[in-house]
Amino acid sequence: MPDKLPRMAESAPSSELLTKKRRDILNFIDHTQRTRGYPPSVREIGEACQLASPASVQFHLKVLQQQGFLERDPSKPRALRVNLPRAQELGVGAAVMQVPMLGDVAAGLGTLAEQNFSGEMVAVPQHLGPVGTLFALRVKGDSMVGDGIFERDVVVARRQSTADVGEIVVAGIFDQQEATIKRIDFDRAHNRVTLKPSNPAYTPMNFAADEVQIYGKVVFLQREI
Amino acid sequence: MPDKLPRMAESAPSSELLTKKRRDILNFIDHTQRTRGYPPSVREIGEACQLASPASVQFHLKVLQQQGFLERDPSKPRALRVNLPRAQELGVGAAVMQVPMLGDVAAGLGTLAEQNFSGEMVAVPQHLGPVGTLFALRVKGDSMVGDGIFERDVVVARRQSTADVGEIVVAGIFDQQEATIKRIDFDRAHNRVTLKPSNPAYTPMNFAADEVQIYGKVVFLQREI
DNA sequence: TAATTCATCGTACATATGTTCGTTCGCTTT
DNA sequence: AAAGCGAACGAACATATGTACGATGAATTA
Repeated sequence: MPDKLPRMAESAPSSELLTKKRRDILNFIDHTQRTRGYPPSVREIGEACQLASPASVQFHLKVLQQQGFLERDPSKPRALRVNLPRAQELGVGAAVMQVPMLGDVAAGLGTLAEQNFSGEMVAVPQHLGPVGTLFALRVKGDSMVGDGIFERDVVVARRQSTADVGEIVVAGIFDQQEATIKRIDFDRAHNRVTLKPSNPAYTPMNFAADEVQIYGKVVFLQREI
Repeated sequence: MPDKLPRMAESAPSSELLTKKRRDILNFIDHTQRTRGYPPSVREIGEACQLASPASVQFHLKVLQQQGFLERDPSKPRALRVNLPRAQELGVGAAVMQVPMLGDVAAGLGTLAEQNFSGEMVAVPQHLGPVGTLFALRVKGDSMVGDGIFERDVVVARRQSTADVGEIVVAGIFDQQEATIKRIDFDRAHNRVTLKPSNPAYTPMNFAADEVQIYGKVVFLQREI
């Protein structure tokens, strides 16, 4: 004989759009979905939110659905989806791929080969190039602030060993154990290469062509603010 | 009489840990989970991955589970969870979520509400915040170059109506039909707000506090170069 | 006081779903 | 050729789940 608990119809009038109980339910669905990977069943919601009958949960779910907080497919169990936003249902767009984070640039990263791969991956739009030709680096220093490339930014480069004048490249300098990001300029007549910072506080560096190894061209940047 | 298709046991030996079929299944589960909000049923997997019998799917799920790519609760329908860390080692799945691109900032975007949603989505790291609280904007103008925010950059903001001094925010100005990205400063004594460009060519703008509406705080930026 | 609404209960029912079983068909190994 | 194995099939079954129905009590309104 299940003891009928008093209904305690929210002594706090809760004149809001969302009653406490319904807020609880929404939160529980969202939390479950997030932590466990799949949404709760009606009965699980009941248990978590102190509702002994599936019908009670059903009642609230229906309201939440009409209010647009929830979407569901009646024919499928656990087919719940919280609609806190209202935008992202059309999961279309922006195909993404993962590129390896090879480490810091302008810190000793040797040959910039896969050896430096830490396991960290960075998600970037697929149209940047074929997977496998791209890699990510974390920026150290402020030599490129003029191009909006700041310390700690993540840049993504496409692997290539040549570049055009004026492009931003990841380059290694002969027998230095590090690579840098700079704008590149050529003096083909004299077979020399200039790597130009975009921060006026730094001076361009000039090298013999065979002293500079181009690793790739910077094609993408992202920053957490 | 259902035509038994030839089993075509992967003419490519697929000496890998993950056969093509099982990779498909993992990807489908992950994708469904991501776009639809809840995992597929065994039969839905079968339909999507060309397996006519639920038993066939069951067979693969069991293997995936033993390999550690998948976790499930046998007693519950749709209780599937992809083990992302494990799966991502093999390039399946992504720690990425999609946020809606609401349009240009510093071009007429009215209330910055979902009305402006074009359907375009931007992929960003999941740890930026709960899905639904984030939105993306494309930058117009050069008023924030000092902070490395350039024309055509995509910024991602977290929806919030308050901010701390010095933070970069998306703000709307009273009765102007547009929003801007600026650093914010308060003069609480006089109840005024200053929106500061980071380009020295522009001058800060000062408003009464109730003339400025904060839409969100900029938390992420990406740029194609 | 009567009527209405909100929130809850328990029960019953249809079904979507997961699982098990036995079988078959290629391929590889013995 | 026989045996073993991976991968698929269909059918049958147990049940977890969603839903509908009717009833009840508290609070609010008429």
